[in-house]
Amino acid sequence: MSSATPLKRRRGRPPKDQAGFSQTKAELIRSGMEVLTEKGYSATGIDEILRRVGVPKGSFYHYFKNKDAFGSELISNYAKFFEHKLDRSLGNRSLPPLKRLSAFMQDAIDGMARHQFKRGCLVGNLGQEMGALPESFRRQLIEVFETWQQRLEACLEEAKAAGDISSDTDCKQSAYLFWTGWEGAVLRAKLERTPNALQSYADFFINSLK
Amino acid sequence: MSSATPLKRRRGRPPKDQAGFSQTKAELIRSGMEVLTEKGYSATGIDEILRRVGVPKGSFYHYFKNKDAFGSELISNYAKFFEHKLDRSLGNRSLPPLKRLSAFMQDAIDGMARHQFKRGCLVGNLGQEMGALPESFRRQLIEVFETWQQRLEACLEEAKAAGDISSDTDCKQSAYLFWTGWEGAVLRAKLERTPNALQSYADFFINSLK
DNA sequence: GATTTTTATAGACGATCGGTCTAATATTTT
DNA sequence: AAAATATTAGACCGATCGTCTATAAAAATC
Repeated sequence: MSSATPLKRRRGRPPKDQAGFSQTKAELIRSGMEVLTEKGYSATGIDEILRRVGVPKGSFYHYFKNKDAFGSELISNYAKFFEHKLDRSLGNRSLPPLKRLSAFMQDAIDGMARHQFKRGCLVGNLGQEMGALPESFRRQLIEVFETWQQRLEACLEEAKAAGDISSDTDCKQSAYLFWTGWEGAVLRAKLERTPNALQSYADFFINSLK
Repeated sequence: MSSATPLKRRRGRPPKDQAGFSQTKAELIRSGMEVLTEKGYSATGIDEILRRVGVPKGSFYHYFKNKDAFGSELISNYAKFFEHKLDRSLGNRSLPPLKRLSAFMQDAIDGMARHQFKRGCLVGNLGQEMGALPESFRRQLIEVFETWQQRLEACLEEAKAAGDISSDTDCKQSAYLFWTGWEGAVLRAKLERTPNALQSYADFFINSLK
């Protein structure tokens, strides 16, 4: 909970110490991420995002052209964050490939648990909402999936090379399937507010590789 | 497309032929189903649902207490519709169990294709939106999943009895996993506007049973 | 068959909220 | 000190939700 900061904001041009970095913008992005992963895009008003961090509307429209542009930045931000996470986990050479995947999933489960399974995946949320979203989001979201898929594909190739999974596994296809099903599991975990779907899917997928 | 019906509606008490059945109410539900499977709950306004079928607001609030009650009825309606569909397909004794499942999936793929993959699954859509929905929807949605799961579980048990799948398969667990992953595939098909995710998942799941 | 009751349509209305835009303010730059 | 720039402040407009009253037409009642 990072609610209502009653902090009085200084108006006017800020001191020139922090080059290019804006505290306020960062707060808006974090706040937006929290709300959107929980409620999605359409159901979330800008006011709510602002209220949480005590930022007035003017600031929002200073940093972002409009809600759509904000959403787009959130996706980029989320993608970058996740990419690093995947590089660290799935690319962690100190663990055998499949263990890395299991560790990633367990990590995600713990993460969702920390928020009582109320927050889902931004990409999944927006994907489902596509019908009501600006068309430009589509390519962006598809590309995020592709990036994730590549990371996993590489990891699975390592597993194959190590003989941990069948040599005739189509790693690309498996990686594609993984993320497809994973999003389903996240959705259901959110609905049921339990780790069950995630846990089951984790076991299932790992098993399907053998 | 069942857009703007300029049809002039008869006011007043309707003729007493149709016991309990209301044409208007049915139209509202169908219209709502179309829009909600495409855009979700929060992104959809009542006005849009009404405009599509040329029904004035007064009628809406005559048939439904409010938007939430309407949404709840939509879920029930969808659940009932789907239940019958599952009974027909998964319970079709003239086909071997696994073929029934494949047929069901192919049918769903065709269905989504007919709408250019713009419409998803109502349950999946609302599930993802839970964070912004009335809490009462949660139980309703969970129960729908359970119903679907039971239907599939029974079908898988038949497959097991027939020796089509391994005798140590946990059919309940498999059925749970199926729907979890399936929702993920529907989501992704909607995002990518192609049958690819559905097709891949169909093959994958069937294969995982053997 | 005239009156009352019931069922349904019609749409105006107010409150609220989301998104945009202009004004005000405080720093930097010149 | 003046001009330019970066940021905050919040007024404003339009849309949306849900209510409420008026109207209409059929059924029920007597």
